[in-house]
Amino acid sequence: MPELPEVETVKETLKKQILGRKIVDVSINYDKIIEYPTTLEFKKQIVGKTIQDIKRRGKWLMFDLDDYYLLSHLRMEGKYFIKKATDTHLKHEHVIFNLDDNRELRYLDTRKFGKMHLIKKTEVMDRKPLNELGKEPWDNTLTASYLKGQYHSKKLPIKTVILDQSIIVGIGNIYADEILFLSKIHPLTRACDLNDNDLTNIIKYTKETLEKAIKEGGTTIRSYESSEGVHGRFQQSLHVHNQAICPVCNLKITKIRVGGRGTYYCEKCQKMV
DNA sequence: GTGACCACCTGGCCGC
DNA sequence: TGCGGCCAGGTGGTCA
Repeated sequence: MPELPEVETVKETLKKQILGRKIVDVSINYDKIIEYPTTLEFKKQIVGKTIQDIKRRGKWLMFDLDDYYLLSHLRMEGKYFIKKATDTHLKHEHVIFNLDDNRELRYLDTRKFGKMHLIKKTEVMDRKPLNELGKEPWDNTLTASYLKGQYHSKKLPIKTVILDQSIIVGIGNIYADEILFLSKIHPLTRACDLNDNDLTNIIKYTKETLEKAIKEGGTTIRSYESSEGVHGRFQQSLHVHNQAICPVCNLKITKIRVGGRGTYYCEKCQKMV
């Protein structure tokens, strides 16, 4: 499932291929992908726009389209492909952007969870979804004292809280397990019980884990691949998520459910506070 | 404000 | 082989 490193990989891949291209038409085969505005308005506004740049904010892709941003969240299984207009259409291609060079940017999403917003640049930072996002992992203001302030009232397990995108963006289920393993924190520890050292470690290993994952093209657990069909290599670096044996102590990895999410941890290496 | 739960979706996997 | 049921999980909405 795409998390921050996967979105970063998709962004960089797309930038190499479609910057400067104009959108001459768009086909929407599944209306519910378009969260805002209406499908009709979306089509009306996006046709004729040029892809000036592609950015990322958390897990959102931001297509810079002249005076608008197209925000795209891949959710569980969203993927982008660049195809020739004559190429066969695949099942689950829900949004197809026709470009001015006879190619198409196709959004494919098996489970239809992905969302798109088309928002004026002048409004994009003041409205959902971007105005609800927390700090990027590499933000200098992401400090232990910031996390302390955010976590002090959170009695939920850290595994649940670390996934909260309004505090730190970009961490999904896979990387949450990895970050907590490296930080030696039990996933059921209440967020409010973490000390300064724990918070410092969370920040440190969030950066390290995501940086390494970006370098390796993301993680392919089940269904994620980049727009060029390239599978990420980071799954080879996973310590606990979906693993059987702890790489540190060789004990069996435990799997539990925390907040409804499959959670992997080592009972020996990750102690409750 | 907080926390628990559910819906959205489809395909893979497992047991029968 | 075919069928039914469970599971995967990011996010938003609802309710207590």
